[in-house]
Amino acid sequence: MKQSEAKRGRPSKDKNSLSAELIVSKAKCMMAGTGKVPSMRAISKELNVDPMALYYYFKNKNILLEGVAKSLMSEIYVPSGKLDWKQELKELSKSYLAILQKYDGLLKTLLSMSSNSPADVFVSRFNLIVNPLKLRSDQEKAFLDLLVDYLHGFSMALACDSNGELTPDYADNSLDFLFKRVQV
Amino acid sequence: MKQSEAKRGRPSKDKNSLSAELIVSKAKCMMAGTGKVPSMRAISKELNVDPMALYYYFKNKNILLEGVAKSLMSEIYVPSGKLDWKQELKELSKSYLAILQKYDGLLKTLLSMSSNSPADVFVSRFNLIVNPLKLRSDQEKAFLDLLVDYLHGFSMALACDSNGELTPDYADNSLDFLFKRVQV
DNA sequence: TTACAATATTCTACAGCGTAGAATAAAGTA
DNA sequence: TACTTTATTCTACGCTGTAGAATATTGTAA
Repeated sequence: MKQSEAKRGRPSKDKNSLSAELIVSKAKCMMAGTGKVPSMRAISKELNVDPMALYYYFKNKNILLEGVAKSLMSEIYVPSGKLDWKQELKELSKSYLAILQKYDGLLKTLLSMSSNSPADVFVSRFNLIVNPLKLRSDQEKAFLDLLVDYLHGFSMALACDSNGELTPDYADNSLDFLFKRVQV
Repeated sequence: MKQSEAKRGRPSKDKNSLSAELIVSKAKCMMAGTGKVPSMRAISKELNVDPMALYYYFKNKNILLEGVAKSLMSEIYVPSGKLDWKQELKELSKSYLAILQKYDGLLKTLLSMSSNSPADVFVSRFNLIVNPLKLRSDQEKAFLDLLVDYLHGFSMALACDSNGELTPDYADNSLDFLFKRVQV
């Protein structure tokens, strides 16, 4: 019943056929619920396709996950320009945290990716918000690193908290503590 | 050649026999080089023992890794009490970072553990150092969380940096930035 | 139209993983 | 001496990522 009921070879033309986008979107959707990275077999099953079909579109699983990571960029907060810099930065941080929580398993992928990652998008938005503060560039860098790595660490804590006691709002205190002290 | 050359059943009494400590120490030693968590099979092979032998001492792999984590506590910096609090805290942070780098794969285990983890040790040493500052307790908490999660995030970045460009010293700027701003 | 190449898929298989469950043999105890 | 406990090995299962080959359809050049 499992095999030899699907035809081998190139499928006859079909508008609703497989594609990199479809695979990525299915993988995203599967992660969104659990936060866990699904297996190639699990993804392929959801798509009613042989596991190896995915490898036509992605060299390996890691590349597929990078595809997922790239497609998350649009979910990151866009500064409105109307709020106080602290509020803007908090929105940005919280939205980044929400993404990291939703797709927890992607953090390593994110950090290992060469470019175009959500992390990069976060950085450029950070610069936009923080630019008016006229910080010395080395201080801006230190601030950014502190914030980004804090958020990554916090999201790991979120992911590892099995009791479900921790929520993204727990970051508020530390973020306030930090933001209050940035300017001299 | 592989199997059926080792005797089954309880081994004849031997001083150099297996033990939880021996397993943990071998696992630690294997991690120290690569930072990666070895497989149960790999550990057992190094110990010239059947993989399932490990399960006599540890319910599962996770418990074994918790054992490794617990045994790392002694490697964490003990405040000398002679240095400036900023220097003490930096020593503590750097030593914690060094451990996290050495045993990168343990971060998840650490965060998931219920207690007695190196994280706890870090916290109590932190309190010791920071107590004289007489911070409001909510601020102390915010500071601690910020620092710990930053260090966790930074250590992930270290672990994911395949180019080897990143070193623990990169944390200095952000740590200085933070420490300088703690007091009001 | 007829080959042939390119494309897109399935199938088979492998080596690795954690580990459940049973078999086994030595040590300790009654 | 018989029985129980302890410490080990063996076998096996279901999972993982994925290499390599077979296969069938589509697109293209003769």
